[in-house]
Amino acid sequence: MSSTDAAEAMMRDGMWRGGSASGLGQILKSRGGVIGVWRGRRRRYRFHVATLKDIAQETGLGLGTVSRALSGAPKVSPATRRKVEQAAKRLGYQTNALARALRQSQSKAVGLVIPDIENEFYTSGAAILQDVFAREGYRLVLCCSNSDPETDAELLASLVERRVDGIAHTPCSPQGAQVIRTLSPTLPIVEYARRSELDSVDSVTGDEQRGSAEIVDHLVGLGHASIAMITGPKDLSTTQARLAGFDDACRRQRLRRRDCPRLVGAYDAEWGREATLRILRDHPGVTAIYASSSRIVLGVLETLREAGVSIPDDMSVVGFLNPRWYGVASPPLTTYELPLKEMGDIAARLLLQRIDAGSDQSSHERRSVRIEGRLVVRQSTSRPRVGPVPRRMA
Amino acid sequence: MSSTDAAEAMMRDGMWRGGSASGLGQILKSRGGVIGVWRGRRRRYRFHVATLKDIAQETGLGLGTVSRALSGAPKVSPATRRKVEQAAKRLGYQTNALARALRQSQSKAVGLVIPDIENEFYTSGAAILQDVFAREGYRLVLCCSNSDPETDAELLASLVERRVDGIAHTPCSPQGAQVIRTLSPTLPIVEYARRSELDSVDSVTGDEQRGSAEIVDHLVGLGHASIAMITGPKDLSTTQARLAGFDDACRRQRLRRRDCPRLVGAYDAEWGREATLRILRDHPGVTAIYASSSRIVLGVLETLREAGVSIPDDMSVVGFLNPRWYGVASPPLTTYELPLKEMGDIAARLLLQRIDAGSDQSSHERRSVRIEGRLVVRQSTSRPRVGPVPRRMA
DNA sequence: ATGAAAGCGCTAACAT
DNA sequence: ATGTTAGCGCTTTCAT
Repeated sequence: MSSTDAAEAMMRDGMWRGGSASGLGQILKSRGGVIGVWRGRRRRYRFHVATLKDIAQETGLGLGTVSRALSGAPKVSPATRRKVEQAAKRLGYQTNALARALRQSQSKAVGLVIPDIENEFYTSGAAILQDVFAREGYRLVLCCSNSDPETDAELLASLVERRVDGIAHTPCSPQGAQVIRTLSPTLPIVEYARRSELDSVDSVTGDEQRGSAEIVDHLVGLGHASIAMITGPKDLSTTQARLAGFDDACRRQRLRRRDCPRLVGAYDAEWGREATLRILRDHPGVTAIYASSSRIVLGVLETLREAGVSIPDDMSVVGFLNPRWYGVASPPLTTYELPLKEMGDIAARLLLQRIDAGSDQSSHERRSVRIEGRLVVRQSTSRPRVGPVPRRMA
Repeated sequence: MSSTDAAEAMMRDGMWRGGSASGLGQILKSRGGVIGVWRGRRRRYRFHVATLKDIAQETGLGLGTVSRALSGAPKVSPATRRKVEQAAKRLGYQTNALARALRQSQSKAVGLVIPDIENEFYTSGAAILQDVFAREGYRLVLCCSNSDPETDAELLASLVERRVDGIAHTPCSPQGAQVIRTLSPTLPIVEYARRSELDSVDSVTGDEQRGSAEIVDHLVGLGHASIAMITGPKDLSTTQARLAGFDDACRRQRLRRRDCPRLVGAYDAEWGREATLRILRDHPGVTAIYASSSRIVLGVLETLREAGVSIPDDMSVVGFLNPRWYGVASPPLTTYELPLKEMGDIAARLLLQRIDAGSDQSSHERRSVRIEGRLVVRQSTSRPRVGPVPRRMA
């Protein structure tokens, strides 16, 4: 049975099969008749959605008056306003946000593109962004690029096509939102967590360089002299900052370069596993692992457990960020925590300011906010064991 | 400096201060002149965004032809098509999805409303939904209700206003999407993870009743006779299913009702903490805790740790779902795992089918899919300790 | 194969 | 205070 046939059958029978009887009855009554109508020549059956025109006819008022009454404009008599509101409710009127956005050239929507929807780094920020924007009357369109630059570009483009009023973006390549900057040089953009090469966008990042350094200092303070760092793609700003902090601190602490291997790969658990295996195999002298992402740390912990390496006795482990489960991990993890909520909040405000400023982008330069975190010391780090480390490979 | 002033300054100077010089230059060249224009009387400065009309003028073709060429319609000569495509690229044309949606009465967007953006139960599903829909040309608008029915209703309404083609919903009250069903009786809706009272929507849920039962059976098999269950709001379908499964299994296993307290509260870590304290205080005989949410389980683990109760020696703990960190928790957690990816995939397909079916909703009845999970046994459960349990309250 | 024109639902002049 | 009208940018007849 095709769509058209079904619709025709419905019209004939004058009833709706399998629908929600109560809701339907209500609307039927409100319109005082059959609500199914044929729309033009498309022969496409649709329930009639009430429009301003319907309200205008129903109340005998003009289109403009109805529009003003509903949008709370000043010059409407109280009586008229009430009449319009009642009619609107009776007809089940819902603003068509598409038409409004088209007309007003602003959609009251902002886009958010993040690389990983299952990572608290981004979801924490997303949660706050949504809160802030909701309060200002904006809707958040959340998209996930899965760390794929191509998907990232597509998502950004589709947001531009949907005419969002601004974009919060966690770039997954150094180019960032370059693709859309060409098309839309003034669209407000703020980068959250990571920065791209784009110089026409604001950004909010953690002080990851300092975080890395604090981690190294902490470990050296405990007596470690051979620390391995596992991190993600080299071209990301976060990775670079973390590596820089690590290198600086190692140099400052006079650790030998080859005692402190850096394993550059991806921000996921699989790379954490792989890198840990390599450390155990190729760098037997390493006594501490700094896993610079909560996803990497999962792989590290799993692999050390499988290899029978005990933490922190045989190997100290430090994570990054501070998802709540770190506190109940085996053992609870030492880490560098960033105030994600605050970062999200700032990002939202920066973006809102740009949006409110309209096209007056020239009045302020790029703003880059860097937020400090703090070292959280738990049980996954301790003095290195003296003497040979017993290891049993899986 | 107001927006208008800045715009005027820009017009005078003929330059853009602080913008991306390269991108701008490109567009400037492509338009053969200044791209900033005054739009009507609004006195609102905007960069001109290329429209079909611009392409029509540029190519000397008609509006309709340009539209057809760009949308890959059949009756366009290859030469024309090429000409149009080149002009489009030159002008940096981007479809206005708002206008298209308004005209076509379909937005190629679907909404997703979940109660908690930091819970893998929903983000896993969201990730899959996005993938499936992206493949079909739909954009996902993700919203988070923070488990607040009022916010939930607002978000749903705003999605209707934005004229999404369908909605995937995890209700946070028994009413579910009732609010919008009244206004829009045929809008395709699928419920993910939880079900509401609405009988006009499809749903995909886990077999939570069975999960609860398997957990109880597992614990009884180990020798436990006093099991506490901590769960969320009573009126949610998931809670009810989990409670029913728990009760059934307890009865079947001939456990005494009062040995198996059920603590009904919220699906968050704070309730997990509070409930655990109550169990330790009010139910000293309990030897196993079933925490029916991964957020609750965090509070349970934290509190037991603080109270010096060792797992599983003093207390067995069972979680729900299977986030990856369960495997590296202290100790690794026994749990009932659901195939979230599969559930999300099915939800997406159900919704797509409804959308494709158009208004032909009468042809199929409500479809409720329930997916089985599996018990994953790890180290957090063991035989109960015989004799008195040593406990030290924090 | 292409052009002209109507109109999706709304807002914002402008006229009354 | 209210009515009328002209579009926002697009698709889709209908005519050529």
